[in-house]
Amino acid sequence: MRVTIKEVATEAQVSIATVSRVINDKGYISSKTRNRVNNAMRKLNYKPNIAARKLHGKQSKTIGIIIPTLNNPLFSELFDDIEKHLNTYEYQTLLCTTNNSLEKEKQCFELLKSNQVEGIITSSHTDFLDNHTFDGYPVVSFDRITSNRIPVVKSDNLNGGRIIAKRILEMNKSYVLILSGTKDGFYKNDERIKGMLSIFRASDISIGKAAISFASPTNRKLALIEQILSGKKYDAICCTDDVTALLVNLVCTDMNYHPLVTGYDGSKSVRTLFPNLITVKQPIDQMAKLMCDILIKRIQYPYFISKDEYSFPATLIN
Amino acid sequence: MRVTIKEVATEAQVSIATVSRVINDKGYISSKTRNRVNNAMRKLNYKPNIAARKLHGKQSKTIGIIIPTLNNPLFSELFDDIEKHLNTYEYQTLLCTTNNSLEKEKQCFELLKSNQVEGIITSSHTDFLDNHTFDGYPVVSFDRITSNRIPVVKSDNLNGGRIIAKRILEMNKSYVLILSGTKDGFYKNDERIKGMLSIFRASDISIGKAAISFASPTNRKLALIEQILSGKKYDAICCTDDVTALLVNLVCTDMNYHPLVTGYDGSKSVRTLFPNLITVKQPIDQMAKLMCDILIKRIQYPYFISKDEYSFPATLIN
DNA sequence: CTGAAAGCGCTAACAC
DNA sequence: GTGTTAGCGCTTTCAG
Repeated sequence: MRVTIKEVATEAQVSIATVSRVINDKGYISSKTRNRVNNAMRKLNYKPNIAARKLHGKQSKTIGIIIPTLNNPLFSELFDDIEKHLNTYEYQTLLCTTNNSLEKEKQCFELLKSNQVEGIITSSHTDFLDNHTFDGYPVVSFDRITSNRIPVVKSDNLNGGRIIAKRILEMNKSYVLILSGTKDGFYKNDERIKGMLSIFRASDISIGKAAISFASPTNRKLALIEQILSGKKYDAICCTDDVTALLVNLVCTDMNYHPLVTGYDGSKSVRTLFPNLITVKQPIDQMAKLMCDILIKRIQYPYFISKDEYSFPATLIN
Repeated sequence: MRVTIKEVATEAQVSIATVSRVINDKGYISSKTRNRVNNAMRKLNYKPNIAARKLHGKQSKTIGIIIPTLNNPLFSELFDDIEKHLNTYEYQTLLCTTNNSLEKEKQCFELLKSNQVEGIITSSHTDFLDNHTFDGYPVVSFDRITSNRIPVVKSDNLNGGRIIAKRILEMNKSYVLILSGTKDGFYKNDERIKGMLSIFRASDISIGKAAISFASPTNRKLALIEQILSGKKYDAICCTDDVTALLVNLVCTDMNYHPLVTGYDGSKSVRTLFPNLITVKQPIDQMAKLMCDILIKRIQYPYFISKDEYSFPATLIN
């Protein structure tokens, strides 16, 4: 068995309450005892049992993270940034992936609650989060619309769409396909698409639309894309995310068909590995930081009222 | 507060012990009471408090995962596969990233222990894991050498290196650079390099060697690579991992310099996004599955003795 | 400033 | 078959 607070107390010749106090830096303790306890902890290599701490319902010092998948650089970077930032608050992280299934998402939520997280950062729908399910947990959402007063940290998708569309016009394209990386028409994609349309409609470009399902395995996606592109009639294809854009590029190369393909998200690894991709960058690191800050603030000051929405600028790459 | 076992007991008109029994499916219970309890749980939407369960030291039903970074498709896929597979055992996962720092790795280990994980899957060094630190926890390691009887699941790096080298010879290259993606010369890279050398040395090819540090930020890596390649004297560059190979390709393109560049790892996303990359594939999914199976077996049967090493074949891509 | 003791939600003897 | 009860390791009143 691991060393417990009791043994530390014995070693330091104090009560467990005192040990607890120095661990949590609460209440007044003479610096003598504090030192004695610290030495004992070091000597015995004591590590608090987080489960026991969680049992009190407070101070679990862990935040739950819900993301669709790590196999998308947007989300793996997001997670990375979130984790790094939470660590500076001495919070740890419990990760759940949903693969965009509503079912799994509910399970994630339950799992996180079962694990007594103090708050949740979600980049999934959360639409279903009625006040019952969500039980007063502090929650912040990444880039998704949510109903009931869950703050959303997003970037300006409407403008992002406009930026891309303008870029397309600059390049004198005349038949563009808007390809959504998700069939279910999430808010964020809608906004991006709305932005694109607002520009395209004011020009004399013709527009096609299509969507592929986010959760499909890659092979399936490639097949779908090939089918969609089989007519080869577009001279530009605007995707609502980078991964879709990269897959489209693959298929096009195979077909020896070379339209202009644009992406969206602009994660670091996509930008370095595909430096020529025209895309829109969301400031992932800043968004991650803000989400953490809001959440921690909300946890520490339960009456802290956040804004409903925080929006970051979206910037054109290439 | 969330609903507890007590309230379920009251609702079902039984004792908490009975409720606990039906939750854990232990001991004999009449099917009547079982039903009553199940109904009560459903009605109240009861979810067990995992922290409380962990407090008993057993059945935390969580496994700790230590990986260097998620910003490498090898590891994000590995994690994904591990998580999926552990879920089938009804285990959850606690993820720690080390960015290959030994310091952070030790912290991860402590963190996981603090969280009462039942076992650990690590893809980091683990060399430092003396029997003290590691405290009898079941541990299995991904592709790294470990000292003391921690089973290692790896793929045949020696042969992988040979395969790549043979491929290079087939293409009549005559001056190759072996570029290690890590400066510290981990075992696995050594083996890969050893394999390459065993083939190259038997031919009349000239060989250069270089290494860049795994933990560097991408920009730094690019700069290092540029420096290494500034002589432009190689007609083939064999990297010990795919990410390094991709970065090399980027730099080469910039320099308008076109040697053959090979990678190693062959994760799914690299294979789909860079279908022409010559690389060696490790069967990540199978390795993940095996690691989970070994670990769970070891947890369930403490006297289960695993082999010291499980090796999977490495296969050439392209 | 420090200690005693109650209790967090749950499991596991041990009774009946 | 089911209930009683003693903890698991820790935090937190409440006394002193």
